[in-house]
Amino acid sequence: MEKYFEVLCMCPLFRDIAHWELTKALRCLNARVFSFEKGEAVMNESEPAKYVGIVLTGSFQIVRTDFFGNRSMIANLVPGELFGESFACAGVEVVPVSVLASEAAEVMLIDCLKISHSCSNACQFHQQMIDNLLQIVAAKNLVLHQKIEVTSKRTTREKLMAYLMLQAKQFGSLEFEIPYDRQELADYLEVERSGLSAEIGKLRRQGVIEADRNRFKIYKPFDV
Amino acid sequence: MEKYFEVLCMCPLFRDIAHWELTKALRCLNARVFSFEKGEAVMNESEPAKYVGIVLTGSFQIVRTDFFGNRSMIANLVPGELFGESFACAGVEVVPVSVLASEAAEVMLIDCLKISHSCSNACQFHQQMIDNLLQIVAAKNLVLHQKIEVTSKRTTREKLMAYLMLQAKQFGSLEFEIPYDRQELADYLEVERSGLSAEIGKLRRQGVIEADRNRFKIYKPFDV
DNA sequence: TTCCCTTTGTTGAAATTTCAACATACAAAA
DNA sequence: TTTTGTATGTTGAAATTTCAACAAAGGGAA
Repeated sequence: MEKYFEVLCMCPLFRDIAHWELTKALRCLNARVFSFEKGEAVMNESEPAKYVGIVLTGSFQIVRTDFFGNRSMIANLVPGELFGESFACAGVEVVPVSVLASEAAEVMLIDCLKISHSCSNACQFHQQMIDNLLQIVAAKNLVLHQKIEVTSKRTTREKLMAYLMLQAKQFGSLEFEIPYDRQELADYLEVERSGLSAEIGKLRRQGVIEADRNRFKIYKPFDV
Repeated sequence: MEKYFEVLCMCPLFRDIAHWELTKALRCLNARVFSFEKGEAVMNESEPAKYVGIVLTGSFQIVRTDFFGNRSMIANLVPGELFGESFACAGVEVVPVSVLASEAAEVMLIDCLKISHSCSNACQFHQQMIDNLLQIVAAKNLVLHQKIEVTSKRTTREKLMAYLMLQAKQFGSLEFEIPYDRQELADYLEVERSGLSAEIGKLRRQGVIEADRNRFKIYKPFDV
């Protein structure tokens, strides 16, 4: 378990929890580590919402697939990030999304009830973790607001530019990589892949952006 | 302040806080009540995110307006519901939305920092409120997921039916009222009002739904 | 290198949405 | 009752997206 300490120390769930207490905490929480191959699911739609997952290595994608098989990309998760916590904390019976490994990856799963319920050992860290969880869940809210901001645009071009500008802002640079391939980006923007490719081509020819696979560069930020 | 006790007791923020403690809590939190006319804003985009609002009477709408004036409807709030808490808890500087009174309405505003920071009087309820906040913010997450589920559909017809089915499910009846007029519903679904009206007309003629102003009735739940 | 498979780009037709403009219905005020 | 203003419905043309099908490019494995 020790080899994951570096990630766990950076994980916002354990913020302000002393290093020496972390080992005890993980045992108390009955934290367990699982490995996944690319494409495998940690959670599937309609499974009970009991666990909080912490990405240790690799990356995962939160995806929602509707009745007709249409896929919607919600978010990409990198080491240190959590998933499942909102559903567990809201007390819903089943999760409405799937969490898929986008490459070989590892997660730590914790029973969410163990976080909020103080254990018989009277561990001190529970309260701190609840405070942390509140911040994390609130931050997740912002991520969803952001997706809504992007997808509320009416054209593929506007959606794409809105997304790229946000990425540029977050990276602090007009040149950056995104965690999605074309199909995944289309699923995030809620548009057709072919239409997205066409639009990227047009923006490229117009000299607004440069795009090579998942690497983008914005030339004219305001030519939306 | 006493006249609002009934709403406040139902408000999830004060869940499991004794009735006798509520008065003390409100004073400790420096809670203040404000009134608004229809259309007035409690919060405006780009204002600091410090306050948690509790709807006391009337109703409010959470709205986001982009650079070009396109309006996006996020949610409708009725008495007992909160707003602003996610932004305050996530520690963002400014709120990314506006909160507008959709009729004459009253809110109670609380400085969010006062909730998490125990006061010098060593009030007992702070911890309970943080637990409550966590559940509330997590539930907000579900509301956003729901909006994403609806708006991720590709056609106006599918979006509308997805929304109506969700409403029917929440009401526990195929006949119900929605809190939006046509323009507001279009802003929620992220479609054009005229196209929405046209689609409602078509569904009506096809005998799938009945619609009179904001009153809907679904006849054939699965003819999407 | 060649082969194979996946990803990305392209294209044209069909379907859908947006946009602008106007008609109608409804409700409040005069 | 009439007037007035707002909400809703309708319509056709222009713009955009979807869909299906295929082409081109890239990356690994043999």
